[in-house]
Amino acid sequence: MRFTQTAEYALRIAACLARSPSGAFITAQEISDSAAVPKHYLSKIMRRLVEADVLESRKGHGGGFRLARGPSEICFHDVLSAVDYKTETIECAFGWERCSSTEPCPLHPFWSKLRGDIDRWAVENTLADFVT
Amino acid sequence: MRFTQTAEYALRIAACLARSPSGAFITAQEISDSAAVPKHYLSKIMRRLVEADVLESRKGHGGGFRLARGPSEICFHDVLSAVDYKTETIECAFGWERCSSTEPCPLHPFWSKLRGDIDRWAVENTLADFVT
DNA sequence: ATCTCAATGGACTTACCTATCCATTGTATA
DNA sequence: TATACAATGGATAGGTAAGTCCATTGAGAT
Repeated sequence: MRFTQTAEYALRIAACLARSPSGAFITAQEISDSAAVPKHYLSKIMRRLVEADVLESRKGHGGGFRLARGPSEICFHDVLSAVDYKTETIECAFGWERCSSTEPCPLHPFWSKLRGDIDRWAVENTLADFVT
Repeated sequence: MRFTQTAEYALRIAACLARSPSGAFITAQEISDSAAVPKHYLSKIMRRLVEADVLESRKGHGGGFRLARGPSEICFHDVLSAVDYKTETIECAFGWERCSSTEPCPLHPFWSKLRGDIDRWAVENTLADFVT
């Protein structure tokens, strides 16, 4: 059970920007350095975060990236779903076509419990929690 | 956040065997059919589960696989750690060399909380829970 | 003994995630 | 307008997980 490398990077990036001066644009180079994300791969992740409206970017001199909203408005789930769509897809862990709470596979109750814990964690924590 | 495909297969396999008649040997073919795991890949997973003492095997006519212990003696963590050693390694999600509760990275408290939830889930649930 | 069944395990292929490179586009400053 | 700076995005390579194939080994049945 783990995050993809990309998802982990995305959380690092979000943490870095949440801890940067509010409103300031931070360059990809700076983020790469402080979050220990490979520079050229970082640009791929930034694109997805921008497209998901988690970050906004500005090109050219003085440009860079910053949070698209206030840190308390961005939860971990927003960040993770921007890069790892698989947090969204609900598929049966047992491989069943039809699997629901009324017609559950053997793994269903365990799986639901765990997903609930993880989803709750991702929704309840926001980037504002990094600042304190 | 997700299991590897292999880890998911391993849980399916464990569930199938836990629900089979106690002590009976089940062939790889039967497990492959009922757990929807590709047959030739399944053999790889079975090996690891046998080596980890989660299952035991018997070759030849009438052979197959069965649980190595009573289902209540095997928790999900036993199954998962047999195939996905990464549930064991504790590495900093922020990429720090030194990261601990006394010298925590920005992600540390969030990460610890989530890992705690997951570990508790994996340890508290056993294969006996499939039978009921 | 021989035959058949079934796990074992090595070699190999495929697919996808991760990472790199670089030419292009856009923006601020002088 | 020219220049330097920085994101954009396509093309490509590397690496690990996933999946396949098959010859070998071991065990029961006749």
